[in-house]
Amino acid sequence: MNPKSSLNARSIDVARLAGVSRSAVSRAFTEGAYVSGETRAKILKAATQLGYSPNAIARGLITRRSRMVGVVVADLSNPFYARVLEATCLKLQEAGLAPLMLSCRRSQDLDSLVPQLLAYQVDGVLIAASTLSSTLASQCARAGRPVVLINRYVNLDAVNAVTCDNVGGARAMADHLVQGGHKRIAFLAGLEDTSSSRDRERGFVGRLGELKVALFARESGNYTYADACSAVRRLLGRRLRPDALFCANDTMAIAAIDIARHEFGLEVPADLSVAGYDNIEAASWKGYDLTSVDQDVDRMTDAAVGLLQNGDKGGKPRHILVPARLEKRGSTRDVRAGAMRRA
Amino acid sequence: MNPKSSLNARSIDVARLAGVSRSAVSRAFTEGAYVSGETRAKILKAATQLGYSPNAIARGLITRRSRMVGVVVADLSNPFYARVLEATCLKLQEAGLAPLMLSCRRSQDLDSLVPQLLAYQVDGVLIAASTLSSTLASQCARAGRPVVLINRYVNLDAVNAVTCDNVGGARAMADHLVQGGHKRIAFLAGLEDTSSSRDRERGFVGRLGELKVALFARESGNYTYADACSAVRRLLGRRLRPDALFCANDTMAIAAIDIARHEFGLEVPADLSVAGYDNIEAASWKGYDLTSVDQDVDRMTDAAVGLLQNGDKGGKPRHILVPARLEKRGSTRDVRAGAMRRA
DNA sequence: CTTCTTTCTGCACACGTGTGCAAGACTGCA
DNA sequence: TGCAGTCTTGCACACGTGTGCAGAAAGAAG
Repeated sequence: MNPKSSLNARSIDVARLAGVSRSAVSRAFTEGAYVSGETRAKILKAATQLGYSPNAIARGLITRRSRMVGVVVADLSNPFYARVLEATCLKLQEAGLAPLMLSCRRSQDLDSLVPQLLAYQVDGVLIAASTLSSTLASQCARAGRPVVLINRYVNLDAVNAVTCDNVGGARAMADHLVQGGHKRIAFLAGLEDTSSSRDRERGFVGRLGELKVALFARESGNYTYADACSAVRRLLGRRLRPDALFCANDTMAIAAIDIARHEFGLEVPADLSVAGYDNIEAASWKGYDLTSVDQDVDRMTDAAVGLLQNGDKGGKPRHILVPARLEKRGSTRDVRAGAMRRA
Repeated sequence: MNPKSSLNARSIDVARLAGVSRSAVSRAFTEGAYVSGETRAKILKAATQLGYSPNAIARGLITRRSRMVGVVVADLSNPFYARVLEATCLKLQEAGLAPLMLSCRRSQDLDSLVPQLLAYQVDGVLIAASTLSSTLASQCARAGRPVVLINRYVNLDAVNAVTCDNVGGARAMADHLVQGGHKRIAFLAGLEDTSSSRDRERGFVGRLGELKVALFARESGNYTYADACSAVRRLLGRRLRPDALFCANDTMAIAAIDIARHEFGLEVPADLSVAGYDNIEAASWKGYDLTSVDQDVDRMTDAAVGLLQNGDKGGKPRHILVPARLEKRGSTRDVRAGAMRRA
């Protein structure tokens, strides 16, 4: 056996075996190029015989399109982001794009890590994590690489964004809780500097105002279980407790239920209704049966990949809003139960 | 402004601006190459001025090392794998390697997707999901790319593996449950064709045998919440119920607790002790307080990245076993409670 | 001054591929 | 046969970089 064949075969090897030129091999692997069916067959046969597949690195160098997409993600311990990442990668692969992943601990890291990503000549960047600085965005824009934010947005030119309709979802939740007959409604915010938490709070409090209900209390839990536990202890330690609590994500809502039950001996939802946001898998577990706002991850990631390819063709940056859906479960009293309790 | 400068700067641009040759620029960005401090300073200044960073694609083409690593992952809805992925990526990045991600739905997909990964000339492949076929392994080996499996192993040459000491962890759990005074101990298996589930079962049943305790019952839950629910219904629907249940992962253990409490009205651990494996975050939630076997994700991913770099230098394939640690919590009766109950 | 060593720099080639261009082969029509 | 059009193929260049090689410059030793 030729020693060369033990390593990766090159197009020249295939060409020699098939008795054609190297260009013919290249064209046989290119959609819509001029190759006769006969030579194409010869070439493909030789290629499989040698285990040849075109070197994507060299191809990327000459075409100036790497067919790789940078995917920036943080906090995979949040199941929602894990789901987003998985769906995103599957859709990129189906579109013939390879996800080059970048995991970052804090948003600060982003500015130092994204240049490293651009060095790999990615065709675009998908950010499913934190926000990004304006210098970074302009850097990507100058390099002609579209940027798409998922679940966050930022007021910058040349930055696309896909978010759930956080305002609408939170408004629906306000309706649901007020209809349930709750009088002392509290809100538990996520990370204060994220658009998602701010939009959810704005939609929730805004709709409460329209319904002539004042927000009873507010705390912040930084989207984490541990911080949410502390915040909920403060909320439930008051002399007059809230009777409903809307949390900016499900992880915090689950923390709230745990603290309410095990540290304050409360029944959910009889003594306290609890609701969350994201509709993660744990929300449907029988132990919590959590009312939540469902984010349509499929539509969001579809839109994100679409924007990426659109931006690749020079389209203008857009912000796509995906509708939210209220998933009512057993952790909140609904209309009838509320009426019964009042009776 | 030069139109060229609006796109990515090349080394030749930096060279011209600094008044040196292109080779000097290349050497200024290479560790340990002959460049005088003076010219290096000139070059770096010109580089920052143009926003230059070396094109990793072109560099990979000439050095024949892409500095990218394929990372194959499946089932990110399992928080354990999400944690593994996050830790792996962070460590690869620290080592100057870029993770090229490949998400696959079933193990069958792997054979068709990994060649696509090899086309990108990855320096190695990390598989944190399913197993891989022997043809695939030999394909990687022939291309000189080290392969490391995480949390699974397979008896093939040229395939490295890092696993938790599943046998040891399961044995410790057997000791714990027997010491707790349990008499009717059941096991809930994961996916039947995975080495992790088989090793955990082997270790658990083996140690029970040494302690002269027969396994009371066995079911399979495919590592998922839904399938575990069905399996646990069968287990608890018997006339004589188990008094302890060891599940091959935490997700199934959580399902078991939910079913026991909400469908059978049982108390955990008074009526039924439940334990899991993985020690995911939800295991520490107050609602479950689940006894589990902790897999040291840090050490496992450290070892995996180490093996990858070792294999890159031509070292022989190895199988590394990372010790497991029993994390006792409130979902299992311990020695004293067991003694009390017997009294 | 000569000779040797050390440090530095530029030339030129190589990596594996896509594609414009021109020339050849073939077909259909007059 | 002559001509125009369509299809097919090979040549040669380009993408942006790393690095062996040889030569230059500078200093040290004789």
